[in-house]
Amino acid sequence: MRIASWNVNSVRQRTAPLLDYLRDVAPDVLCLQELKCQDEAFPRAEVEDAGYVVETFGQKTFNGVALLSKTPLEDVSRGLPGFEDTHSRYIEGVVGDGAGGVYRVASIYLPNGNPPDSEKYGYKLAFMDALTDRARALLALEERVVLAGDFNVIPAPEDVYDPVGWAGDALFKPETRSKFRRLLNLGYTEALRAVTDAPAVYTFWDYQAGAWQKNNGLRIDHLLLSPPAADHLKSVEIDKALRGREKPSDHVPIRADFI
DNA sequence: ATGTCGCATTCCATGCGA
Repeated sequence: MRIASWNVNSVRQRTAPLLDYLRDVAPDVLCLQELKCQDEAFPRAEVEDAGYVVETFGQKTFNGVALLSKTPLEDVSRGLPGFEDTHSRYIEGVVGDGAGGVYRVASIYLPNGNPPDSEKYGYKLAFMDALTDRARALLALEERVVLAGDFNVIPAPEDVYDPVGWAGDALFKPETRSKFRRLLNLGYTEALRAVTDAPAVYTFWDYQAGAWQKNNGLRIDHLLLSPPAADHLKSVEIDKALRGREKPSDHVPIRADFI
């Protein structure tokens, strides 16, 4: 079972790379973030022709998340329960792995939160609280849960090229990291950190200032696994090469294989 | 290098979000 997550930074601008990814990597489930379009504008026919079912939660201009799956998605829900939100940032569904295993997968686009002295930061923290509540409720189901997405959280200094320079940023502030740890401490495993301690493993490089060429990256896209999911984890990969192709997203996919 | 994208509108220039 292969589950991947990718912030595509406009699905309409990234349709060709998306179809290439579905063909070449063939994830069973792909979580998308930053669709930047309404549901009607999603390239549904192309993705369905590639062999996937599609559940979108789009929004004009900004945000927007989706679940793509080779097998039917069930129990699909949009938005975080109990959290009044005008943004499309959370979609959840359930899929089988064809061998008796069942995975509950969420595609999450957590708010950026900058600048940290604005109301945007408060919104980020409130979203993290609501996500933590949802994550706690999901643990009680004792299912294989995968919380996947662009968390806009740099978990630790080794996950950013310049931790001193980023100390006050909404992605790295102590309050942000503390809330992220609180989420993990419910009992979730960060998939990448379950397989490697390597520093400077990044999933995002800004378009500006030659960040990619200088490897000035951040690790902000994550897969969080409930204990039943972690028990089945086999491997984790970051598809870094996509950042070097033509017209790339500023994020690359992260994916995990489960036994 | 105030360095790039993608979106939208006041639409070929600018503001916003990231």
